[in-house]
Order: sequence, then C-alpha cells, then structure tokens
Amino acid sequence: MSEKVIRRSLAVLPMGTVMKLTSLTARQIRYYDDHGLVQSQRTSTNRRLYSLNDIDRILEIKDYLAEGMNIDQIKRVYTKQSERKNQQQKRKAGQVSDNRVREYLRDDILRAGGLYPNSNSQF
DNA sequence: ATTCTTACA
DNA sequence: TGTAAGCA
Repeated sequence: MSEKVIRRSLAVLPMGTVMKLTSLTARQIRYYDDHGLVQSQRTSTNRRLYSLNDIDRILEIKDYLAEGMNIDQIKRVYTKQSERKNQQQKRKAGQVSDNRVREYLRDDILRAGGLYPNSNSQF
C-alpha cells in the first residue's frame, strides 16, 4: 500500500475541523456517522476522528442528500460499490491461479514433446 | 474550550 | 434537523 493511500485514510481530524471543511453541522456529521456511512475512528476519550477520505465521502453524501436521495438509498450505493470491489478482487485472484495452471500445462507439453528449451544437453 | 449522548420540539 | 442539558 502506498504512503499516499495510507495518509489519506489516517483519521486525525476532530469534529470542529470537519465542520469547517464541509460546512455541515456536528448534528449532520454525526448523523452520517451513526448510519455507518463514514468509518470514523474514536480517541481513547470517545472523540470522533476523521480522515481526508472521510471528508471526501461526507461531501459526497452531502451532494446525494441535496439531490434528494435518502439515507437508505445512499447506503445501497456504497454497499453495492463494495460488492463490485469484492467481485473484482475475486476475478483478479482467479486470473492468477489460471495463469499458474497454464504455466504448468505449458511445461508438461514441452517436456512431453521433447521441445523443452535448452534441453539438448539436459538429462 | 470542545465534543459526546440523550431526549424533546 | 435544531437545540438544550449534563457529562467527560
């Protein structure tokens, strides 16, 4: 994972900062939070901390709401989005093992046909 | 001073 | 959503 990605997901911003960055009230930000739409962290004293990615998501949610979507619809947007990501991950993992199989198969075929590269003096 | 939870308008 | 109370 690149440092950039890690930094953007580091939760370091307290409520007051998020309010200024999003022009939302603490009430609204907590509302998104309580519905699980943002993955904020908590300090040892129960204070919420947000990351830059959280800020982006909060602004996105704000737009969705402004366009007339309700919380449940927005939830679906993100759950379906992560479903797609999991599918892509599975496809990627499948490709890797498929390539492995092809590699073994190629070796077997070459060996069986006596066409293995640099095998003239081998064996 | 700042943020949190709960509850009521 | 806003706001107020009482706590951390």
